Amino acid sequence: MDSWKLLESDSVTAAKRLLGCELTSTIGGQTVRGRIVETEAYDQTDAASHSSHGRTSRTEVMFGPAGHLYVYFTYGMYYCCNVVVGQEGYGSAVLIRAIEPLEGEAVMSLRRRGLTGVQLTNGPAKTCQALAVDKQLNGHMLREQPLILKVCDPLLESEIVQTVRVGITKAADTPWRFYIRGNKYVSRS
DNA sequence: TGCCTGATGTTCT
DNA sequence: GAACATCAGGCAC
Repeated sequence: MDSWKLLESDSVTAAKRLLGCELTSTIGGQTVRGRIVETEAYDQTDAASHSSHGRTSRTEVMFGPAGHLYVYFTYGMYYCCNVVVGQEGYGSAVLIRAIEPLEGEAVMSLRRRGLTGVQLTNGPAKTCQALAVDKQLNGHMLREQPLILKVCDPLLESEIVQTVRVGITKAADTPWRFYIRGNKYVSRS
């Protein structure tokens, strides 16, 4: 039994549980590490989710086993990354909206056109840029190099804030966004 | 400080 | 052909 089992729970539970976990990227030979501080839950019953219209070649990964990475391209210029959660065959995932840099800030800054501070990772596309995640990593298993998810101890319920999601038009009232209270890397509080 | 808009391409209808 | 889980820069206030 290992802590990854938690990813097989529903997306809301997993979204809360992923807060505080660490992501380590060694993409491009540079080590970059960050702590997840903001997430959003999506599943196939949810109109805002890519999986709500069923399995397609794009969303295939979301229906696969938990613990893989679902990367999608958006607005013509950006990637966003999700952790696939839930049971195999059920389309659910958790969007990583923001991380707090722990290691390799200089590398992140280079990848982010020289920006620094909270600008490095306070948004889903920014986080992907900082970690050098792109379409190549779609379907990647997060226990393996070059991108590894380390599951940490759960946060206290009192440290987690739950709100409505950001930047979507469908099912915008569903309160499935979670972030760590008071963390400055949260994209919007 | 805060709204508005342009850049840009993949996916689905 | 339109929608889109975005970002950053510019301009008005």
